[in-house]
Amino acid sequence: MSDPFSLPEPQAPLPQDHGARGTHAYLDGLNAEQRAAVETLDGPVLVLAGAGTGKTRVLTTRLAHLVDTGRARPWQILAVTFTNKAAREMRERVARLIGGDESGLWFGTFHSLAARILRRHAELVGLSSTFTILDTDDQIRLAKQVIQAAGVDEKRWPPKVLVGAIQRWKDKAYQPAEVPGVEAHEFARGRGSSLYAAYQARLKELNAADFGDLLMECIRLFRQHPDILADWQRRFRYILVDEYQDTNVAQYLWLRLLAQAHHNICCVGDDDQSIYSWRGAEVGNILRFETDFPDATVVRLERNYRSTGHILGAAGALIAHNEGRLGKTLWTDDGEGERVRIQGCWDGDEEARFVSDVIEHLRAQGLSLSDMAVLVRAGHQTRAFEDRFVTIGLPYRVVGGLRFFERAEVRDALAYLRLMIASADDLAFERIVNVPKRGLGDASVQALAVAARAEGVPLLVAAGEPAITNALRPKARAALGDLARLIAGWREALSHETHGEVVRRMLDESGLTGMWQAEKTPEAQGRLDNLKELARTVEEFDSLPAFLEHVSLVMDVDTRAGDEMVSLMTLHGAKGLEFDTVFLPGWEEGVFPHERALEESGREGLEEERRLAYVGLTRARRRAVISFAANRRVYNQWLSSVPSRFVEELPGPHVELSGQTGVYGGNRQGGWQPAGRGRPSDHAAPDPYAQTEVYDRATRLADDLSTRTIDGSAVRVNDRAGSGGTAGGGRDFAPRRLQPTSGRTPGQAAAAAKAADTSSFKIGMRVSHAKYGAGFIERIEGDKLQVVFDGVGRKKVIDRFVEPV
DNA sequence: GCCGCCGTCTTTTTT
DNA sequence: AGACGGCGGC
Repeated sequence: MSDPFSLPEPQAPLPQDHGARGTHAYLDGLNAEQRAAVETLDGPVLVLAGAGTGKTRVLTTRLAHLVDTGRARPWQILAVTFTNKAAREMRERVARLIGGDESGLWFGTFHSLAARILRRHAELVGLSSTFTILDTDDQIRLAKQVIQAAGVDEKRWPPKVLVGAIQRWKDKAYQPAEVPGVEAHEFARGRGSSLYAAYQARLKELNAADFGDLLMECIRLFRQHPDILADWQRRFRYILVDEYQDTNVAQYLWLRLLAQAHHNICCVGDDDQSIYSWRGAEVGNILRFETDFPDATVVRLERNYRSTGHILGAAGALIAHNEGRLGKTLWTDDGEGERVRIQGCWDGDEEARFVSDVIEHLRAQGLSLSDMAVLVRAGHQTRAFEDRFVTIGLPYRVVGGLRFFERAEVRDALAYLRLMIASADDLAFERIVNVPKRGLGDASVQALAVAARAEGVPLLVAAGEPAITNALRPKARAALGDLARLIAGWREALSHETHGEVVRRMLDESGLTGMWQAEKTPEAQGRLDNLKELARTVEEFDSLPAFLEHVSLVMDVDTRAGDEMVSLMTLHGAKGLEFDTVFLPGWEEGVFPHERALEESGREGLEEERRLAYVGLTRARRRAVISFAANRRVYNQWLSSVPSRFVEELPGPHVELSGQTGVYGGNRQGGWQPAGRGRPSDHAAPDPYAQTEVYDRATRLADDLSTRTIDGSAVRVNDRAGSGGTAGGGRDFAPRRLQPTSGRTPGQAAAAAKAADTSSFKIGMRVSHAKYGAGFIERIEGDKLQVVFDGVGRKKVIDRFVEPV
């Protein structure tokens, strides 16, 4: 079917209800509430979908139902999600339900859908349809120029901060003139809005849009051109929105404009899972839905199909501490399951050891590593676990973090590609003008910019015109000329070579490949691999522009799950996922809830942290293990810490302190008392080494470990300070010693013994590791090797996990 | 123009 | 501790 955009007369005949021919088999198995959410097709619907209540199923079934009953053709439905991943998954599920007719669906993220609309009317907002979408680096570069041009001190008012402010304003759909005085004052003493205006003007000159623009400019377009808005309103008869609690003001306005005429909007969300206020999300959007649409149908999904009773009980009690909720109580028909386990540890290392011990124990019972996840508050917390997992050879993967298209080498290559497509992309030019080094420093580039501006041409064009660069030094002129000729050559080649070939040639002829080959750092090989991977990826697209659009809007690369690995990620990154077993380490005041969240947003901040805890717990299907450490090294120094208040908010009947004998590391407690018994008193000086003897002894004493529960009468007292670590009956805790000399697990001891026998490793020897590939041994300490792996860098591994090559 | 040293700032992150 | 950015010397 050709693009039906201009097609639909509002009352165009629609196929009659296909459902009549069948029984809507896809409705079978839905519970009453789910069914209501699916079958209430007309008018505004708010689905309050608690975690694990079948939200995705409702959304996809509803979509299928709309099509199947003939209410709308696929292209008359707009379905919005937050992430590309969610969009992809849902599209696939819908495809299965309606049998391949889904291709016309407008299914995507707010940004990709807005970009699609905006490209059709770009001229009306001062852009051409080929506008580029800037990445963060570009934004900062641009902000810097604007700040400099305005004579503002960039020390006091860093470009990054301006970008942040502009982003916040765009999240609220403020045009430069609309920024409230107070907020404009936040940056450079009231120059905020004029800098914002200058930034916008520059974007238009560059024919570029940043992420915020995609929505904001779309809104501006709709407001200034009611006829165009009306076309789109007529076109999208039904609108579905996922994760509504995460929408910001701009997204809210965008939706409202589109839904205004027919009110056929169905929003699905969970106010208890709103965890993105720091990037502009307004929980108010969901709380206000019924006011916005007085005739709205509200459906609550509270029956949980994911987790056990104990997990839901613990999570529900926790979130009940928040105020201003719409209020939901999750329940399940399934059993109570295991209690949520809570483990206190002496320090971060011990916590990592504890988690890995439990993982190995579960694995030994036949559970799959891919059903386990460690969810942390902040990205850097994954490190302790990575170190530990590497040491014991446990396969893991870190989800999130720097993504492929954000790596410097990839962005450099992309900048070259952008220049091949659009000479006017000055930001791309500035990025690569001296990458690799061509002797073109700041001075030359500034001079070029002056000349280019005088001529009114883009930098790349100026670089290629000797007449324009005549004020520059001959060396710089030559270098600029060469660069311009190279790019022109590749652009020309696009007409008779495949774009894959051109990209490969570009990587060589630009010197990018050579630059990384010449570098001898351990990471260089990895960067070269990334460039190869980039070239390969390009070939999957029809054209270079299509590829670049994809890169801008769909930054994620398929991370194939399913491998036998533990997942390591932030709580934010875990939203929407689920695992049999979830580890939630770092439940300490200051870490979680995070100190900054409390400082910056007070009570609101605390509640959002609590929602984050709720999200974490509700990721677990069968088993949740919370842990905290009494001592943690923060930046440079050791700090003793207090268990998170969230620990105390978990109700006794649903939790369990420590686990069974042995494998769970026992009852070692580093400063903790049961819920409701108040905070522990001050800790001893947190110098783990000073305490080693005490812990050795405590470890021995703790051999006999028992299970205790908070709701029982057991009172756990920690007071290493008071009685040398054996108070409370001599077996209540035993922070394990820190250096693994005598405290090795049997496995480690065996490995060490084996290493002693076969210690055939030598410094400089080449070895290979299952996860890291090949590398050179740099140092040997007992059974630990320090290896520089190609493309991965320096890692410590246990020798039995590598093999000589 | 380049390179190395030193001071600063370290939540979360999608698009 | 570690990464990044700015400044100053070559």
